[in-house]
Parts: sequence; C-alpha cells; structure tokens
Amino acid sequence: MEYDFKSIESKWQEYWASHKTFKVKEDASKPKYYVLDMFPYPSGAGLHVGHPLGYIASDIYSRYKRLKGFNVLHPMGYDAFGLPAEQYAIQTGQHPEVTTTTNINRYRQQLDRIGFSYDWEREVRTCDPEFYKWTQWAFLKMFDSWYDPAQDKARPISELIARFETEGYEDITPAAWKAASEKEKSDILMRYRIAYQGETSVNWCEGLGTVLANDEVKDGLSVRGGFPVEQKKMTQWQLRVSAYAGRLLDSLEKLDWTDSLKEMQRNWIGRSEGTEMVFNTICGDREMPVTIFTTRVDTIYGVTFMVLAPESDLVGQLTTPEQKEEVENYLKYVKTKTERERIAETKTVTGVFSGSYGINPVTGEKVPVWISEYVLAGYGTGAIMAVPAHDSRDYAFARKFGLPIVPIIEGCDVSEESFDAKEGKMCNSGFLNGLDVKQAIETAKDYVEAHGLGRRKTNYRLRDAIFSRQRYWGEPFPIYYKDGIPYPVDEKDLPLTLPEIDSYKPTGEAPLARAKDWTYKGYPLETSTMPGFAGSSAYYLRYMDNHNGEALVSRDADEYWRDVDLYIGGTEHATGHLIYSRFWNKFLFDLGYICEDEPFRKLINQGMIQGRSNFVYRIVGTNKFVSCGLKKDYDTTEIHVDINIVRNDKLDLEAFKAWRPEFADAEFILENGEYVCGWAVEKMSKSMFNVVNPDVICDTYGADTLRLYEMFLGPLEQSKPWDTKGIDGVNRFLKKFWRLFWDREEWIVTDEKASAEELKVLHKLIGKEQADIENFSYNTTISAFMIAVNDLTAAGCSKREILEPLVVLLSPFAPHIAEELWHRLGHEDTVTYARFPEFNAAFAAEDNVTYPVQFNGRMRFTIDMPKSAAPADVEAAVRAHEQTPKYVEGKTIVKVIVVPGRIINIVLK
RNA sequence: GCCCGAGUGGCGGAAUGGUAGACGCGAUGGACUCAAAAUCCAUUGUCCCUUAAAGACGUGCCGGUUCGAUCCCGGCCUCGGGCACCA
Repeated sequence: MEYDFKSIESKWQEYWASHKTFKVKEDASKPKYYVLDMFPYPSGAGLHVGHPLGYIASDIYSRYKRLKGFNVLHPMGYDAFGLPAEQYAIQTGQHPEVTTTTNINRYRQQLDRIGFSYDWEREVRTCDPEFYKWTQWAFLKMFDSWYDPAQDKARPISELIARFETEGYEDITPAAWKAASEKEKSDILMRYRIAYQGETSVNWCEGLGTVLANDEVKDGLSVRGGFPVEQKKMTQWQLRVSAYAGRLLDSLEKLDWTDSLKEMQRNWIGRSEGTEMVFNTICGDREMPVTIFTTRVDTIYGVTFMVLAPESDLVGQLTTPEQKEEVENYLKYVKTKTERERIAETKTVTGVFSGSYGINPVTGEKVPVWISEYVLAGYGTGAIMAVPAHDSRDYAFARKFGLPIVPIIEGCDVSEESFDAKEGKMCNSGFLNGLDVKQAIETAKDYVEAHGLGRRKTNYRLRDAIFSRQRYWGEPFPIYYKDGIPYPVDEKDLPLTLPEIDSYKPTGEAPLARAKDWTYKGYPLETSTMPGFAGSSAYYLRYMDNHNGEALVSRDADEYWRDVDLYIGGTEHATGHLIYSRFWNKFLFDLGYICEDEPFRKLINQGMIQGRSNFVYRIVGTNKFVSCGLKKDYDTTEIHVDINIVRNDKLDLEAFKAWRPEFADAEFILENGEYVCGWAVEKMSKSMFNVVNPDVICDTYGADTLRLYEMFLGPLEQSKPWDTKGIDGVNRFLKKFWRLFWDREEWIVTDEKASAEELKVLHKLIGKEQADIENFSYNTTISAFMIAVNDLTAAGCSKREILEPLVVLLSPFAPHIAEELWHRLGHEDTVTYARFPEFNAAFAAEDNVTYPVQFNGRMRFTIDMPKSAAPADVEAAVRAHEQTPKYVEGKTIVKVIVVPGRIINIVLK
C-alpha cells in the first residue's frame, strides 16, 4: 500500500474527535502535566505557517508526556476581544461578534488539520460571557482589596476600613474617617484599592479614540494600527501593579525561563535603589520643601541646579510671578508635542527657569530650580537634583543654559562630556573627600539618614496598568455610579453582559455611553471597557475547570493542576501579558483563591517564522525580465513575485505570464535555460506575496510532514525564514518509514527475533529521543530518526520487535502515520496512551571503541580497544602500536592523555 | 546610549573542551525506465593535483589559557532582539 497521507490523516482526526481521545480529567493516580500555548487572537487573515510552530512543539511535548505516563492538560482557546474586530465593525457595521465567530471557525478548521491533541471541551473564548464573568469577578476582587505593605500582600479593603475606624492608618485618623463624607471616604479608599480610579498621565491615541498601556505603544505609535500617541492627563481605572513590583522581580529567580526573557522583565520592572532627600526651596518670599530622588547621593557637592517635570504639581507652586508667562509658554509648548515627537527629539534640550531657588541640604548652597521635559512626572518624585559633571542629561542641560559644572571626582575631564561612571576618588566633597565612589554612595546615604535629611528609597519603573479603554469590544466594568461615587455591581449579577449598540463609529465618547438602558439598579454604569490583557491574564486557570459556574476554578481542580508546567509562546508578550498574568496570579494567590503564586513554571519562546520573498528583475522601461545572476549587466527594478509560482527560486514562466495582465507578454533573459529569482527574508505579509498557508502544505505533503518539517527547520527558539526547500527531505523520510512496513501492496512485518545490531539501532534512538525531547531539541531527534530508518532499510529489517517501539517513538512527531501503523500492527487502542519504550543502555553500547590517536592535537591513526579498557591499558597499547615510533622519532613521550571512550592524545617533546 | 543573543560549507543546521561540518536540502555522476515521475547507489568545505595517497588551510577578526578551543577568557567587527531622557 502506498503512503496515502490524505486518507490516513482525515481518518485519524475523525477517530480522535469521535472517541474524545484527548479528553482529560483530574486523576490522582497519575502525575499531572500542564502544557499551554499562548492562545491566538483570531484575525481575519487566518493562520500562516509561523503560527503553528509553537503549537507543534507543545503538542509533541504533550504527546511525549502522555507516553511517559503523565495526565496531560493541553487546552486551546481564543483571545477574542480586541481592536481589529472592532475596527472592522466600524468600517462595515458588522457586529464584532460575527466577525470573531467567523474567524474562530476558520482558525479551528486550520488547527484541526494539523492533528493537535487538544482537549477541545476545555476551550475558552475571552468574549464569551461565561468566561468574562470571571474577568469581571477578578476586577471586583481587586476593587475590594488593598495592598498591605506590612504583610506584603493584598488584603480585603474591609481590613483597611477597620483600621481607619480604630487606630487610624497613615494620615487618616479615626476622627477624620468618621467625619468624612461618603464621597470623601470613597476618594480615600481609591488611594489604596488594587483596582482604582485615578488621574494620571496616559497614552492617549486619537486615531483609536482610547487610552493605551505602555506595552501597547511602541516608538510613540499604537501597536495596533500604528496611530500616533500623545500624553494626556485623564482619570482612568488602573491596576496597582506597582505594589507587586518587588515580588514580581524577586520571584523571577525561581522560574525556569530564559535569561534574556527574565532580563527583559527585570528591565521593565526597573528596580533602582537610591535616596529620597528634601531640598528647601525659596519662591519669592515663600519657602517650601521639595523631595527629590537620586541614586547618586554621593554627588551632592556637585549639585548646581534642580529640575522639575513640566507635569509636576510643584511647577505651579514654585513659579515666581516674574517667570509666570515664560513658564506657561513652555508648558503649552510641551503639551502640543506628541509622544513620537518627544522621542524623536530626545537630543534637543528644552527648559525654562522657574524663578525659585533650592537650598542644598548638605552644603547650604543656593541653586536655581528649572523646569524641563527631560524629567518625568511619573517616576520618583518628579523632581531631581542636577549634577551636570556626572550625569549626561544634566550635562547637556547645563551646557545649553550656561549653568555651572562642578566635578567632584579626582582627575575626571568634564570639558567635553560628563563623567557618569561610578568609579574614582571623591574630591571637592567635604566629608566624602578621598573615598572611593562606591563607598561614598553608602557613606552619603548613612549621612543623609543620620541627619534627618532624607531616607533610603527603592523605586521601580514599573507603572500601574491603565485598565480602561474607550472602546466597545471588551469586557464591561461591573461598576455603577451613584452621586458620582463608583460602586461595585453585586457579584451575583455577573456576568454584566455587553449591550448592543447601533453604531460602532467613534464619536469622541465611549461607545457604551450610546447603549440603551446601560444602567444598574437605575444608576448609570461605567462606559469604558477593559483592555485586551484583562481576558488573557487568568485564562490558564479557567482551562482547569472551564465549565464551573460557581468559581473561576474549583479548589479541587486547582490543587490538582496547580500551575502551567510548560508555556510556549512568542517573546512579544515579555513585558505585557507575562507581567500582567503574574500580577493577576499573585493577587488571586494572596486572597487564597489559588494555590501557586507563580503561573508559568517553565517558559519557552519559539522564534518567529519570517517570510522568504522572491523577486524578478524588470529591465527599466521594458517588459523584459532578467534572471538574477545576470541582473548586474542591466538597469533593473526589483519586483516582488508570488512565491506560489516559484519553486526552488526558479520562476514558472507560464504561471508568471498568467499572474498579472501586465506580465502577459513578458520576455525573459534566462541563465542555463531557467529564470532564477532573487530572494530576501522579510516579515510574512500579503503585500510581499510571501505568505505560506499551512493548509497548502497539508494538501501537498500532509500534516505529519508539516509537523516534522517545522521542527526540523532549526532550533525552536531561533527565528528563521520559512523555506520549503527542505520539505521533500522529511516527506521522503515518512515514505521510507512506511516502506519498512509495506512492500507495495504487501504487509511485510514479521515476528522474527531482532539481531543485536537491530536492537542497537533501536535503543540508540530511544536514548537520543528521550534526552533531546527534554531539551526541546526536536531537530536533532528527527535527524536521529532518519539515521535509524536508513540503517533499518539498509538491513532490510521489518521485524515487529523493532518496528512497534519505533511507531511509539514517532507518534509525538507524526501522530497520524503512527496511529495508522499502530492499528495495522493489530492494536485496538490508540497509540496516544501507549508506553514510551524502555531504554536499555546495554543494547546501545558499543563493543569496541575506535580511539583516534593524536600527537600534540593532530590526528595520526586509530586503535580499537574494548570499551571497558582502563586508561592505563589504552596507554600501553598506544606505546606498543607499530605506527607510534615513526611519529616519535627522536622525541620523548611526555604523557598520554586518554579521554575514556573518546580520544587519545600523546604529548611529545 | 544601555542591556541581552548570535556569527560554522552553495543553503537550513550538528557538534559546548577531545576525529568540525551529523542529518536534511541543493548540486554532479550513475542504476532502473521507451520516457518521465518515484526510488536506489556514489561524490560533494577550500587549496595543491590527471587521479589517488599524502599534505596544507578552515567555525566573523586579533590575542590568551590548554597536550588539544567552534566551545573557556580578554579586546574588536558585523547582524538580530529588547529598553531608551527612569535621575
């Protein structure tokens, strides 16, 4: 029988679906293993071959773990709320839900063809009310909680209220609390809630009509849509992620993630240890204290001015009447700049003098207070002490405005640039003179604390997450307003479902404001919706128990599945989803809803698959096309050509003429009778005609070939271009594998006993596969498989004793063909739950080892020795070897180095 | 500017201190065939050379450690990714 992948693949896909082969439930008798993919946003373009890369890798691992006896949870779902569906709705008037459902169905079809072992009964969709009920529920819990720094965890807000009432907390005394109005109490609590409403500087995107989180903005443009983004002060719902900054940083240590990903998170969280210090300022005849933050207190003697952020509240208070006009002009100027302009112009230095002066708390010196956009309101205290000699930004500012530059490190040259390094000896610095910089930092910190001038402070760059979006296609907030005070919707009334609206067009107000009867108990509901990351922050918990109507996840299910053992996804979520999820998880952990404080134990970033575009070269002014190798002789224009009419970089001339009317009468200048196209690696995109659809590969080669090929392409974590060049190789391998069982129409598997040689081939492969799969080195496993199959083909081995284990070994990679052969071998059950063959090192061992013998590192000859031979015996054999003397010739053997089983090296003198 | 990662044949890549180039693609030659496809066999890093043997060179560049370095250390170059006025 021929290897007919089409009938085999559809047959087993149907079998798996109808037998619910991959359905799992908690089973205390088996160890659990949770393998998770980052669920996709179902876009209208469908899947291209890059998407399944990670899914295939995780599916192979899941299938491998099942063979190893684990109870594997391997679910899939859709991150279905989001901007593209809504933008499409704006253009066409079609409800985003319709678009989303259509796209999901298409995705599901494509996924099903690849033979994934998902338990589809656990599917989740973030836009499903039964799902977003729990997103809303978590928000209510966050609204109803505060972060207690003493316990370093989130606690119910009722505990804080109890403290206000009895002993008071921070600046709120029991008397003040009692005297406060309902509105005032709400405002006070907002300062503590984990989910809170507050005014902050936000990324406002006019093009999308909504605010965006920091990770949704790149280079001053929105990640979705690429519209410009500006800074604006607005009142928004926020999540107090910053309260978790320390814990998010510290527990990175125990995670099995790549160093680069951990590093990215560390940078994003941005811990910096410094000092908060108070400078008294004089504004005309008024005095007021200003707190600054610095990591370099040691440079206090080099302070020559101070700078405030333009958005800082201090600006109004520290501007003298004489400077008022100038300052206001500057603030106006800053406001008109978009974020993008700000980034583009980081080199231009701007600023204005406030008219005030600050008093250096250590030296008593009087320094001017300036205002400049290079100081950020959102970090530290929004005010700094400037030390131009030792900070490049202060230096540039001082140069521009002619402010003094005072070096305080011995021998440094600040005539051209500042000296930022933390090294050298202090000078011009009173009590710090003569100290090394590192010592001076500590000494100065102690000094400041001892003299009551300030205190040590750790700051984080990580900001609170802005949680509201002025959009339609997202989770509604379970919040309503009474007398301007926000109140939570009753938990029993969840889900609060998204209302219908008649038009999705942006009008400047939030779309939900146009919904009819958008009220709760007669009061208006919040009209913002939640951002994309809301639904994706706890979806992995929901998979554990997705039909539960009573809880996000039941205690039993959570205690069984606990956390994700292996998470595979792209690195683009490093600072978004992976921070929010960890935060969300820690919050639920604090309140005791779940039992693990980190969600993803091991994480692998699969590389991107880029497109490989092809080009033709048209001679300028003609309709003549010249082959790539000859193009240097002509003046040509490079034109993208559809990769579907190119094979191995050779253009199909007839197909090209038919491709576009303007090419119908094209002429060609060939080399060696063929038209060779140029190529380049680019992002996979429609406009470059380089998109490869997995369905096409499934049609021509089959899903098993696609799976093998994507893994054979190279290391999982590496980005690589898609190139079908090598796909015939893995396809050939599958055909060869098939032919071990079939000779044309005849089934040739025998029950003959396997030889030692054949057992060795099998056990070497088992050992290799076991080791490589654990390291996700799938490409080398496949290589080992090819070698084994070649060896067996050459030996004419079709023995059940060898082939049956081989089928099991292949099943994670190419499940369809494995299932078919498993069935043909007479098994009633599925290969999915077969046992991974036991590795026997004795079979795999080499009897004799061939040692290469080197003199001073150069290979000279080889000798065969039993593997068990002691190094001394090997050495004796080498010295006795007939070839040795001729190489030694007048030199003496200094020593013989024997690396057991590997190599022998003779050192000569 | 700062922080990570990577540089190996015509191509994708293998080997993390021990015979560099596994495995696959492509290419060349051959077998089978009327022919094609499919399949199988052989060769395939570079140089010297009619060929073989033998040799020399060879993992971005320069240096170091080692009997021995693609691998470890120091410096540089190139490419990719992340962050970017974070005081």
